[in-house]
Amino acid sequence: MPQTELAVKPPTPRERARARTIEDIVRLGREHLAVHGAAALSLRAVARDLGVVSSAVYRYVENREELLTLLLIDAYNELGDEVDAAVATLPVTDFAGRFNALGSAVRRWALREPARYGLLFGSPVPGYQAPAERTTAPGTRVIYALMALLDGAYRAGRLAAPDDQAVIVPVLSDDLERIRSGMGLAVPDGLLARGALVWTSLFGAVSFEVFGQYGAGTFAAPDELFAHHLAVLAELAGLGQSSQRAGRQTADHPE
Amino acid sequence: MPQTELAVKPPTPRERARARTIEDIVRLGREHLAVHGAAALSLRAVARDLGVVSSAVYRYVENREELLTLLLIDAYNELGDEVDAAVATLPVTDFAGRFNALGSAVRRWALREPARYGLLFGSPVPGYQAPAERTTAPGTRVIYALMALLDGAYRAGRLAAPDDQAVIVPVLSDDLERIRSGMGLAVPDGLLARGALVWTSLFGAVSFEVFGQYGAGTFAAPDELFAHHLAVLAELAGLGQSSQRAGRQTADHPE
DNA sequence: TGTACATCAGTGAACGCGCGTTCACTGATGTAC
DNA sequence: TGTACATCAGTGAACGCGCGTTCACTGATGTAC
Repeated sequence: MPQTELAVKPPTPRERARARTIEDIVRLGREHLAVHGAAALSLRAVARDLGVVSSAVYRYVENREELLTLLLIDAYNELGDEVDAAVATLPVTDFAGRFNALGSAVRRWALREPARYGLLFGSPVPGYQAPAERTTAPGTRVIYALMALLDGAYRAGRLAAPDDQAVIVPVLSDDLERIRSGMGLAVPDGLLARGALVWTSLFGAVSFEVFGQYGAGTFAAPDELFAHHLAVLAELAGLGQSSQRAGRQTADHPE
Repeated sequence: MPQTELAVKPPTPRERARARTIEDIVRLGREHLAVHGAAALSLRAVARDLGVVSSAVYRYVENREELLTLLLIDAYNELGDEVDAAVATLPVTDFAGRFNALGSAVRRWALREPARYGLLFGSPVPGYQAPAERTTAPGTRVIYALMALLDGAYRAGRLAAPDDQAVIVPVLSDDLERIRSGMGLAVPDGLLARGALVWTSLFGAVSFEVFGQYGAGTFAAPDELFAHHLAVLAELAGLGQSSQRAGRQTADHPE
């Protein structure tokens, strides 16, 4: 009984202050991350920025690991929110448009937040293991969004399964079946496997750009390069321009 | 005159000892990197492993930055050597086979040397900027090998240029032209741009696997997943099985 | 409404650690005459 | 072949720094009667 009362009660001033302080810690951790990288993230530095003695932070965060976990979840959710928002600006049936929006949103966020992107998709932080039970849900939002998109297109009859049987051996098919039922999808093996490739390829292209793998000055027009890559990846997943886009219809030149 | 004599003379015992010590330092740095990650690489730790007082290392290496640079070059070259060796096991005209060997060699090295792979292709080490004049040559070996392969196939008339004109806008075309002439290639824009995508996609797939982005247990058969990805990427670059492989000829099902 | 007690935020000192880098030095190894 | 000098590898102490984490503590804020 008092339990339900407590659950209904609005937060006390103390509780609100506490929540705000935790928010501040995460925000300051974010900034620190952006400047010095994940490996150099330090509770003492956050405490300094917060204007408080170092030991005080331990009232809010168990240890350095937990702050990293909070920042990981925070970043995954911000990325997920922006991707979802970008996708939602287009009609449900504009699958190619939505795919383009998804990829562009990932890249835009990554370029704006390179250090946080690096925390999520770069080399693992040495000595830190993310707790799966807290990070899996936020960490899978992008691949869920991508697969939902492909699945929707497939169910709408807008995607033809590619002829990849030759390279989908039984053990791989088992993996794909497990994923398909786990995610509640309908797409056949070929499309699912290609979806995974499109996913990793998208992040591969973004990582190379964010991490500076293209030499300085190699690409003066990175936006246009990425647009090309996205278009080719859409085609790879079966979301070709010709079948999806309202605009100019380019003739096929088979061979 | 004495200069040429010096250049011809075999190394003195002191010079040999010095060279060996530097090799030892790089080797120990490599091991330290593998265990603790690039951000935690420490000259003091290397000195300890070397059995020498910390300041002694400064006789061989200017500072921590330079050791990182040595390790970067060392890793790029080991990767490049293994890729070249793997490619060279197959006949020059087996383009699809060579592509497969290249991709598999990258993945094999990355899985065997995850920390060094992370140094090359993961998040940048905070506060460290690689000196382009020393790292560019070793750092571009894989993309050179890949492009040489595609270029060879194209020159042999085994690759058809894709119909990507719609997404290759003039500024992108300018970039591609600069790259083409810089690398001495003949491949047209469409193939070159796709080659870049294949390159980033290959590393995207490898990075996700090495960095643990696939959740634990998602793929029980990662080898087969990667084989599928490589096959699809080969097709993307125009090196489709049907036109390249001696084996089974799968019929195309357009739409 | 007022008092006694519990809870909580934040302090300050401390522990023990590792780091990069400099510097004057001791010996051993090489070189020139 | 032998001696005087230069070069180099390695030492040990030191500087100044930052880190994570613990612990006993002081006050302020809340809660129960």
